[in-house]
Amino acid sequence: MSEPRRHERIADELRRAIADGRYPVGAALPSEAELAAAHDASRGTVRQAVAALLAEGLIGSRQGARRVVLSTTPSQSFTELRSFAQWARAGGRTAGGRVLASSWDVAHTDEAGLLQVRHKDPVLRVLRLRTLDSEPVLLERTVYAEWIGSAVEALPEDCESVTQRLYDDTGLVFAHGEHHLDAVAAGTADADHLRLRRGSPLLRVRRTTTTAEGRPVETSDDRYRPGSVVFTVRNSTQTNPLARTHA
Amino acid sequence: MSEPRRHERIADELRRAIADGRYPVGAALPSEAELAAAHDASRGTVRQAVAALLAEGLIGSRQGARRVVLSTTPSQSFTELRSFAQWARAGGRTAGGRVLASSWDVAHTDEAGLLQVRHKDPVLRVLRLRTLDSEPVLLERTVYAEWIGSAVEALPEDCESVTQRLYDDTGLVFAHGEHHLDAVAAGTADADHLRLRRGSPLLRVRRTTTTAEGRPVETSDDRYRPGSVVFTVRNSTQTNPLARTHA
DNA sequence: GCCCGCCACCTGTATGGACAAGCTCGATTC
DNA sequence: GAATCGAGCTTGTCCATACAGGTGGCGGGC
Repeated sequence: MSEPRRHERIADELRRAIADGRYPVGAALPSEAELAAAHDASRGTVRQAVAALLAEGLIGSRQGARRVVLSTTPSQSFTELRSFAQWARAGGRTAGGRVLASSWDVAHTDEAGLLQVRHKDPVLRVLRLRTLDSEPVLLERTVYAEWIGSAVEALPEDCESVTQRLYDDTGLVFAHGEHHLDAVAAGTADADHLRLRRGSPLLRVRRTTTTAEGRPVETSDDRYRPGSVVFTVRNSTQTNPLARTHA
Repeated sequence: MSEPRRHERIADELRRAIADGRYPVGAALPSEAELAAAHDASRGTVRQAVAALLAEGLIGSRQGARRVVLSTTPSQSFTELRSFAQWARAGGRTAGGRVLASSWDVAHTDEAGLLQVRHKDPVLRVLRLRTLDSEPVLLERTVYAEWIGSAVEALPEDCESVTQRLYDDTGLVFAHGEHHLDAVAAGTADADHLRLRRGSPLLRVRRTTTTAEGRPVETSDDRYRPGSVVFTVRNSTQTNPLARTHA
């Protein structure tokens, strides 16, 4: 089961070596020439491989100096991030979920902009509670665009992985996402479903997900019960995916 | 004042075109061949340019299809993210800051790990309040490693940009960062300095910053007053800088 | 009118070569 | 002993080329 793509093979090999501790934090990686010789590849292919680790924030790179290991904790794939169920499974936990409410409505002004539809176009609103090992940790208020809404509505109420089911049923893949993170106080509904007091701090993640072609699929307001989940971002002068914006 | 590096010139040109609305969300970018001809560059150089926009999450790319614009809002440089003062200035606001407390202490177990020093090695603890247009928005509890601590201690109490001063004084550059985001309730001190009630929700960002060589400089617990600041991350199946982890 | 297959176009992967720019470290010098 | 210089190594940039693999649209066949 060898990888077909050479640069991915090299990248995987390096990722494994870093995770295994063969290159601890602060250690220097082999030079491009050495890696090229070891894998019988050209320098360009090796550069493509290390560029992937660079984007993940695992290593740092400066002209003239060997690449340095910055972190040994692996990062997640987008799929794992997008799918609550897949993420839970990867961590050895069991995810649950239940639809609390679901109804068609018209798009609000801001939602219309996020979903790239006209104001007052029909949208499907779904309120979903997610559990981790039977404990409620996340309340999702998701708004789906009309063209995918009917497929979402057809899903069973206790569907574990919406992502997976939508892919199986319609071939839809979530390819891109934009996430806005801040903190809010729990409202009455939040407190009720997440089993905490009104006014308790919640981590709010407002996100919009689109297909590979850039077509918006859903926009969601996710509220995480504190203490159960932490979001992590690695960045550097070379690649910076994180931005701080005025509210 | 033309850019020396070709691929950066091309990337900047595309970024501007996207920001200006010449390529709205959903629009297709010119093909690599067209861009190469327009800029009199090779295809490899063009690919290097679009790879940058891909990492920023501005565009999406699939084999066989033209690249598509996903977002038109520009992302920030790492420097702007790291420096509260520079970020505020870029947004047309004025940043203030005041050191509330500063003292040498011994490293706690977890801090020793983050700063890559021995347990009970000396560290400098600084409590700093940051303001935006004279309003308190952020309380920083920063721990500096011994080797940089003395330089930090020498800074004036109301130093606007610590990042800038440290660079001017010692040539130190913050090159990499790891950020963990979650929500917590305001403690007594938090509530006092940020002028809100105890128990109010705060966005907590625990971060560790290192030099270009990977040497940890500081680790910090930053608490943002809600409503003033939002963190944004863009990601995709191609590049995913964001990770969700168990607390 | 609808479906399907073909084909031009476009991006992904990989190679090989050349030069520029920056870092490290040892040797030389003061 | 400390500062300086330089050679060699390493990464950054750029080019030209070749082929594989996926997309999308056009046109022919049913």
